[in-house]
Amino acid sequence: MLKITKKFEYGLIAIRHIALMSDQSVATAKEISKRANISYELMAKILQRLAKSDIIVSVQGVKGGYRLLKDPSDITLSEIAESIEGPINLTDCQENEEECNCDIYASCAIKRPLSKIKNRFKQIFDESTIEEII
Amino acid sequence: MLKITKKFEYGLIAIRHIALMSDQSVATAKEISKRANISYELMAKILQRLAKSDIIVSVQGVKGGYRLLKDPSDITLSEIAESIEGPINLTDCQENEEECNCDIYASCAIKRPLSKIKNRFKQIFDESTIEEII
DNA sequence: TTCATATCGGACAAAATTTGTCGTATTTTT
DNA sequence: AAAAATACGACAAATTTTGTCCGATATGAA
Repeated sequence: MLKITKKFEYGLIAIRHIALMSDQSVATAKEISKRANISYELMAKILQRLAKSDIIVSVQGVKGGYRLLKDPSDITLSEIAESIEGPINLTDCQENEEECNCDIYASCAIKRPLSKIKNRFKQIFDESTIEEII
Repeated sequence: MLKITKKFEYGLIAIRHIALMSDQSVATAKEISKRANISYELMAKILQRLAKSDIIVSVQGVKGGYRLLKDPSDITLSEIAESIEGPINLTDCQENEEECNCDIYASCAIKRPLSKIKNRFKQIFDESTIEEII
């Protein structure tokens, strides 16, 4: 209930690690995973997602790795979460109307107010940046 | 990620159902579960939890059932959530320090800011009442 | 040009959590 | 005594999350 996932948490740890490096250097997935004591494969996958969302930039090949694309104060928890987990929703049917189980009585009556709450949650995530966790 | 559980959703539906009844009558678990198209056993268990937390009152025996203990505007989403799911936390170690996995680098560095966010989330739940979903 | 070290990405396996079921006991009205 | 209701723990099924494996691609250096 309202838990963040470990992948998201690992994502935060990774971005924090990258943010704390000296400006022009890159951090490798191997290095980050070792430091954080998280399996290389898992960390690598998370970094790939973050790179795809233009939160970090990847440099391939030997001497490659990742570095930030923008200032920590411009990276919100929202974009990190959506990069790693997809859209934030309190229920399945909030974005995904097809899966809406409206044969359940009052389900929709309840989801409208929940949608407002989701927006407020999201706003909090929008307003929180990586800078705050460094 | 940040999803509410179905049990919580069912709880809201149940309380809404009870709240919409005429004042002195009780609603049975059977009746609510049938109306909501949710299994009787599951709905019964949820109602028992809510009763234990003094959100609703149970009346045993034939002609028994459940009714609200307080005004809908006094029943917050927080108390419903905590009744059904236990304490609200974004991570396992936020309340439960024993399970804190601080061998993971930066885990704590990240959890402190997350704790603030949790408090803001909780505040939103504290401020939202059942009245808003009727 | 070959090798070592990176990222990339999908498919799959394992673990954890959530959801749902079952059985039995207790309470109370008729 | 019977019927209809709540009470509650143990367990099973389903879903989601977490983690692994495999092969592919890219790039710098020997």
